[in-house]
Amino acid sequence: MSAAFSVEPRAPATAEEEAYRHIQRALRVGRYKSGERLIPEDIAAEIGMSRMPVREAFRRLASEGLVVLRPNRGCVVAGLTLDELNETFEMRSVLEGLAVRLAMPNIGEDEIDDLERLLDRMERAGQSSSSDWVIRHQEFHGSICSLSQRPKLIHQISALHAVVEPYMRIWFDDVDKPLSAREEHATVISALRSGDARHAERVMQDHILGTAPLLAEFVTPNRTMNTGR
Amino acid sequence: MSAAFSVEPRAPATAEEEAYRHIQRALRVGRYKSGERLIPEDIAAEIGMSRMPVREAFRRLASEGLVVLRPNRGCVVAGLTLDELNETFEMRSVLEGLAVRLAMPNIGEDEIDDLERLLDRMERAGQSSSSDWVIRHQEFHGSICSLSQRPKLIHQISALHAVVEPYMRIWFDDVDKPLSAREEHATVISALRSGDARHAERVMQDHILGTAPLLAEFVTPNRTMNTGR
DNA sequence: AAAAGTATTTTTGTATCCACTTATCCAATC
DNA sequence: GATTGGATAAGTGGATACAAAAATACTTTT
Repeated sequence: MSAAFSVEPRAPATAEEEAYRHIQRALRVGRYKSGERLIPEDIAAEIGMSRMPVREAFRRLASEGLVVLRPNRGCVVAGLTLDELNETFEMRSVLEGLAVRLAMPNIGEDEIDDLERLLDRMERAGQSSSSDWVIRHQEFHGSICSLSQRPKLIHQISALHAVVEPYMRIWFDDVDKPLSAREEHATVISALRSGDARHAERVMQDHILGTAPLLAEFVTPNRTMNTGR
Repeated sequence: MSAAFSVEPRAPATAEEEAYRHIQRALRVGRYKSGERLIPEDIAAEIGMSRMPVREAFRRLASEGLVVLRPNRGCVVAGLTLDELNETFEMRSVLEGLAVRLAMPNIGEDEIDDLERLLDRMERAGQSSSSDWVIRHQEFHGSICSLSQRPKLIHQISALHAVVEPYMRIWFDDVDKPLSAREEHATVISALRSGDARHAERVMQDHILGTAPLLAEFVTPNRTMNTGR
């Protein structure tokens, strides 16, 4: 498999970086639940550092929308209202659509093969845990995005994905149907095969917008605890 | 004029917030130039606080792409390579296109009138300083975006705008032609008048993508000092 | 017994301090 | 004269200390 898409597994250069990754991972596997308060001192003790780098990590996570920070009131894990969930998918749809369109010139047989392998891997992961499935799912989407060769775009999309990941996990746990998911993503691949960039863009947009309603039921209706409490 | 679009002028609740705004404003008016190193101690002294809140403000600015932070090497004002400039406009084009599409249902005669007033204001500001023009220009675009009623989308677009503002300022200073700019934006307004959301989306996309080449000459070619030095 | 006010504890925000990394400058060497 | 090496200065990252704010528990009052 070509190493087009890889997340750098470098060791953290600073404590802040370590704290950032630690919390990010914890959020990813669902260790912290939406609305939960994150106490800097506890996390610092967990990793073996002082509160300070953790605070700074909070800031970064906050501007990515993963946590909410209010003055003198600490840090809580962000939750999405229904409106915010939809908004996130709207943004992802146009950004990933763009990514697909720009990626098209860089997509050949090899890349399609890679994606099909990722699709298999995603399905296999779905057998074991929803957490694994979601991670593979992100890998699939991320792999397409990375073919666009647009670092900022890739980063932005991945940040948006991270925000909705918890809900995808819950959804996957609840309805456990990798079936429809596989077909959906196969559609995307065949759109890539067509070679028509605008067509593929539209298919990706539709695919993403189609996902939002599925998660709607797992989100707090509206105007509640989106900022924590 | 309807107060659909307003930047909250609240007093900063924390020192970090104050530092953030201070630096953001300084970047906006071009007080710090691209590639320049920001020394936390100096800025802290300027505002009358310690380095710590300034450091935290750096993190926020970094994740918005306004500065670059490297371990043990401090904070430098971000500059864009040509690729990054184009990428930023690509992202803005689809996001602002989305904003326009979603805003359409909320646009009536009153809103159009407001926008025309803003267009006038923008032109008048163009007479005095490029800095004022750029700010009014952002106000115009921001006003349209805010009609979409999508907070996260609005914030994201405004962050992308902030990154290219310095180059728009330089461009405006160099070629000083509010003429073409006015026509361009009038086109956007008439697209809004059409009531066709998809059409308006496309017009906005084209308007934004058309801007990128104008700024290309003011950007460091490629692969140079995008991270500082 | 409920409500309001008060005291206590917890937690946050900021300043200061120390260790370590990076940059600068100067001299010695080729 | 240019280059390398090393001393010195400057700056960064992180920990601790302290003050202010918020949350909590506890009275007191009605």
